[in-house]
Amino acid sequence: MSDTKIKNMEDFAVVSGISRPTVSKYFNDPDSVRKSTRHKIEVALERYDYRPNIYAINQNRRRTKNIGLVVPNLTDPFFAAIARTIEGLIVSSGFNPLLLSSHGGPEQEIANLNSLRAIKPAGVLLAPLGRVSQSDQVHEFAEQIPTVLFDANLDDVGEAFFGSDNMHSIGLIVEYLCRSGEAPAFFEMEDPINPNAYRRRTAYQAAMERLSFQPEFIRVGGKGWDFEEIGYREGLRAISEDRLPSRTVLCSNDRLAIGLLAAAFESGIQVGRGEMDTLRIAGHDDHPFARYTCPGLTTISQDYEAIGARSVETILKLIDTGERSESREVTLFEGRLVMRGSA
Amino acid sequence: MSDTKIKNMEDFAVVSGISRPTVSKYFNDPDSVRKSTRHKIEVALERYDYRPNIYAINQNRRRTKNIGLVVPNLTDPFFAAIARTIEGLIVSSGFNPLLLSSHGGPEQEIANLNSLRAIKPAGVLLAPLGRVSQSDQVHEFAEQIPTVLFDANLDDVGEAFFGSDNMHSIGLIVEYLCRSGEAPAFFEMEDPINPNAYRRRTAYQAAMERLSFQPEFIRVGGKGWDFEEIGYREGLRAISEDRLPSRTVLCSNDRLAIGLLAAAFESGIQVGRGEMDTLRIAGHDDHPFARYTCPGLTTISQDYEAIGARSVETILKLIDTGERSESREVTLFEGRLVMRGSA
DNA sequence: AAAAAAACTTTACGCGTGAAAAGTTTTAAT
DNA sequence: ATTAAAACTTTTCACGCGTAAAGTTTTTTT
Repeated sequence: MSDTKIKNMEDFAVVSGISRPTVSKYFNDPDSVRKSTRHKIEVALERYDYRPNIYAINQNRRRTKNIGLVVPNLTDPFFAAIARTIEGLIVSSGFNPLLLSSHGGPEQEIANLNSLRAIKPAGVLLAPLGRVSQSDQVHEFAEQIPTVLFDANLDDVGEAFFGSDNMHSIGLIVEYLCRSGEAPAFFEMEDPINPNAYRRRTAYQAAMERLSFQPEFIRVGGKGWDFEEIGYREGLRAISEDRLPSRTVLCSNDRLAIGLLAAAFESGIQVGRGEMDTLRIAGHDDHPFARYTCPGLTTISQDYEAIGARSVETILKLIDTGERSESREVTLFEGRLVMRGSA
Repeated sequence: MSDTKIKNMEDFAVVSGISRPTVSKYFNDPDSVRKSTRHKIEVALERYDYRPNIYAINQNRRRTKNIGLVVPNLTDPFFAAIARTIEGLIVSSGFNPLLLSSHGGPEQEIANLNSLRAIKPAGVLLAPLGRVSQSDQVHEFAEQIPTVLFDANLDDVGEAFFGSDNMHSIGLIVEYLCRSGEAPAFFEMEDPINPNAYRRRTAYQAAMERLSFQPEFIRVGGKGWDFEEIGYREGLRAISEDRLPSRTVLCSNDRLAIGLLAAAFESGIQVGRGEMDTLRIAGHDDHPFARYTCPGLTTISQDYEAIGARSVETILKLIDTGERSESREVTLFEGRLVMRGSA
């Protein structure tokens, strides 16, 4: 590493013996210059520590190389895992991911979109909060910047949506539970935040009716995103008040199920599908911790690799063509039944 | 909102009836202009949708308003929670947090630091991977950009370090376990990645000797960051091979303990401190999920609010004064014993 | 070897802001 | 009312790059 200070691209062009515009071309696409030129630049790069100034680049570029990635809550390992997958895909496409978490709050969600606006991203992948999202503002954002939704849908917002086929997956697990024992009751929040929760409610009802069972709901109170706590607290109460209509319970999501499992354990109820067990509990999502509950949680694994891949693919296409999609694509991926000890 | 298109600060200055440099001053510090001027600008801001171009701003500013925040692994809810706390503190200080996860990989850690370098942050808060960190490169980074370490220390890297007092907290829980039953064996990875793991090992040994007990180690193999999996797999093995030297086990961290709990459950071992229970398991960190294990995990809660607050405070002071600290400050915060059902 | 195409160089301008200097107006202090 | 200080305006330059046009060299094709 030489001592000569390289302040800018001009300086660097001098020491590499190439004109600055050509150096600029190289940094935008190394394959766009002659092999011998590329070599000269790369030799210089090893001797001198130079990298183009991001701010100067983006000020002049028509489109930046940034892609925003907004998830509702990074504290939830499920979203942390999805985010990580998507980040990887964005990087390997030569773009720069910017990860933001809405921390469960609609104001933060809008604040995140505003931060992104300032960064002028090429596109945005957004998993919205859902029902509490300030839909009109999100919609306005998506009008300005190419946006693809995933995980939770908002009507008519963004160019496309990719998520899970709740109708299919809930059908799958309801059928399994009925087949392998008793028909499940549905454990859910009275007033769910997530649109998926509503779809799952409907899907449960449909599946039960298809199988000629009477749908039974255990609807519990509680606000916010602390689902484990709600599942635990309300689970304890439901158990002590003997409000479980069935000895098989399907939870609207794994985090509720994790709380309910803890409540059952504390109440001395043995969970599982064995002879000695008195309660079966199932969830939905295949949360990263679902395999370490006691017993392991029977659940539905969402195909978030596919959801992530298609989301990234779609936003890249939008960025590449520069067009908006003529029709809003909605694709739902099927989940997979994961059988563990709990049901 | 008027239709006049405001392209830049010049345009905006015109419609607000103020000169551009004064407008610039306003955006850098609204209190630095006369009240009447501020009012004029704010009236214009409501009529016209203008916000300064971030790239143009940062190109000219000596120091940007960005603070980098790098954590080893966002998939770990523990770090997700710390990150969220710190993010909030940064925002309320008028800075812009940039959250990056190293995903458990030293290459990614360096890549993150390089991305940050390009962004020219005012300062960086770094929770390094630890033993696998490419220490010299991290050191070089910290020489260039004000950096404060937290959670895991690297010798002589950065201006300060804030973390947990493992000696104290392990002493606390070892004493509790001894007092309330049997002396614990220490369940840990043979080859831990995290420097805290080494400190906890030493702390355990010291505490046991102080209390005149013979330290007993259960050292298990396994690579990587999938601690629950390692705790589960190796726990199953240790149990089946009857390699538990004591009926009280202190795990090096909660994630190992969560895995071990699952292994115990699957092996039909009843965990807890009751008469009927045959194994006590304790952890360290107070992982967000520790209260929902079955039974709830007895553990040490790290004071990460204090760690976060002091880290932010320190980096802000460094940024503000523009100086480097004369001596590297190392402050360890004491944890708190959290008693739950498992031990 | 000649012609055509590709790659490169030179020159010049633009992007939207920060910042400094010098002059002017407003506000606060005496 | 006078004076000083603070706040503002105007002017000018700087930042580090993208981009376009026109001319030159190198490589490829015929």
